[in-house]
Amino acid sequence: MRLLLVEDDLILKDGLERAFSKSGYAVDVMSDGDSANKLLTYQEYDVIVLDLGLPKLDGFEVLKRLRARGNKTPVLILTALEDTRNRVKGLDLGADDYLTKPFELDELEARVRALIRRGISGGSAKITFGDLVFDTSNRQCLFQNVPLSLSQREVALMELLMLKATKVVSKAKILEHLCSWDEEMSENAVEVNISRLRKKLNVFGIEIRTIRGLGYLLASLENKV
Amino acid sequence: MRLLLVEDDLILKDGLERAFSKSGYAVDVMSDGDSANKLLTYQEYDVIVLDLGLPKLDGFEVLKRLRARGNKTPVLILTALEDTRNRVKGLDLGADDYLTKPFELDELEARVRALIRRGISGGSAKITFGDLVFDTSNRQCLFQNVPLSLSQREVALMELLMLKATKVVSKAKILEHLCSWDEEMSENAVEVNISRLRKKLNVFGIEIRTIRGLGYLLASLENKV
DNA sequence: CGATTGTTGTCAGCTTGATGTCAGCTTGCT
DNA sequence: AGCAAGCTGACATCAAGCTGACAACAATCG
Repeated sequence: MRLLLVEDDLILKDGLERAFSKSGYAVDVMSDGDSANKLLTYQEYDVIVLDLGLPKLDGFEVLKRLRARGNKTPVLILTALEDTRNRVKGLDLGADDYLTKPFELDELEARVRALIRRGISGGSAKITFGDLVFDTSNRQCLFQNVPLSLSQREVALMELLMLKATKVVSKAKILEHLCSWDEEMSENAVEVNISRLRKKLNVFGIEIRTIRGLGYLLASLENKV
Repeated sequence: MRLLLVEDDLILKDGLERAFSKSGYAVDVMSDGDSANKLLTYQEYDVIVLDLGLPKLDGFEVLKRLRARGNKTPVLILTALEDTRNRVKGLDLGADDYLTKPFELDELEARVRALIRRGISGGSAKITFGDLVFDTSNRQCLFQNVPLSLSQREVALMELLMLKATKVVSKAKILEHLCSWDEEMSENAVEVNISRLRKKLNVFGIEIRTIRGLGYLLASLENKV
């Protein structure tokens, strides 16, 4: 699997390159938008991991040009910007998934894997859990193909729970996933959000189980643990 | 489905060829007007995607000669020229639809699909959504065959919403679709236009649903989410 | 040419929905 | 029982979105 990493931060760049190489990807690295853009006019990849804040030509522009050329290679964008605007703009321009910094390596790898699966199968990037499907490309959660009406926060929570399905997710981790650097949130806020999500999911027989002192995990009602 | 792509830009050509092949079309590619013209004298296609700026013989001429021979194959023209002049000229010469570069692959594919449907049914290029029909050749929107009286802006909005039917269309994307290079528009203007269009559509039981923070999507009232 | 009509962007004030905080309650562990 | 962890209804706040009113402009008609 051939992966292009476009990232200007030296440390992140090295770390990711090493990690992906270790996982068996053939990794090429570019550290500015212009070179990446040029490279992409003649070199094919299975997946592209693209930082948005880049020197010379920003990530948006690289993505825009790639798609204008009709290139469908799955692209995951990395962004330091938390707000929805950039996320939406990126997905509009044809990104298939995104991840907000700081993120965890595990998570990035899982999503890259999902994108590659998607590339082969032709569908969009999805995480599934029983009858639940989380479509990362439009950030929608479906139950038996019916879209659930969830708020942004609830979607973010679902995403995390499904990504780690059947594993315990701590409140601290949830806080980290929902808040960026500047925002602050109490643990109680997590409880409240869990409560709200739980209410919506119970209707469909999906349970968010509480592991006292540790966190939460996703389970379906039949599936007793 | 057999598709002829006439395009001289190397990158775009490759990208489109790959994309259409992937979608199951039998794609032939010509990169100049003269060869395309000759090929078309003996080879039949279901649909032709034709760039206007071509070496040797421009797209207008290829189209003109094709129609002069009495060939009715649906033709979608691609043009880099923003102004209406060429679009109109193309449609006058017998093109069935057009797309201005840069365009999105999704959009091109949707329109090609529409053209093919039209080719089979013998009508003109249409996008349908339930009882709604959008006729791209005269830019009219019909509900159960009754034309809706919509302003230009509303038509443009309908076109976009129907093209992406049941998918969320962001305000940013709408802005981009409604405004050309020089114009500027506020997000509120989009809201106002949505509001006006919504009012007209509600009468027919068609709903423009708001997805808070993300955008809008077209749905019919029965189709609960 | 002036009047009428229709289109469309802007604005302001309002409505709606999302989301954090809090308080008081429930649960489960020892 | 007693305590800490967790739950949840109620409320407050804020941002997103809606829409009536208006103004600027263009097209049409007498």
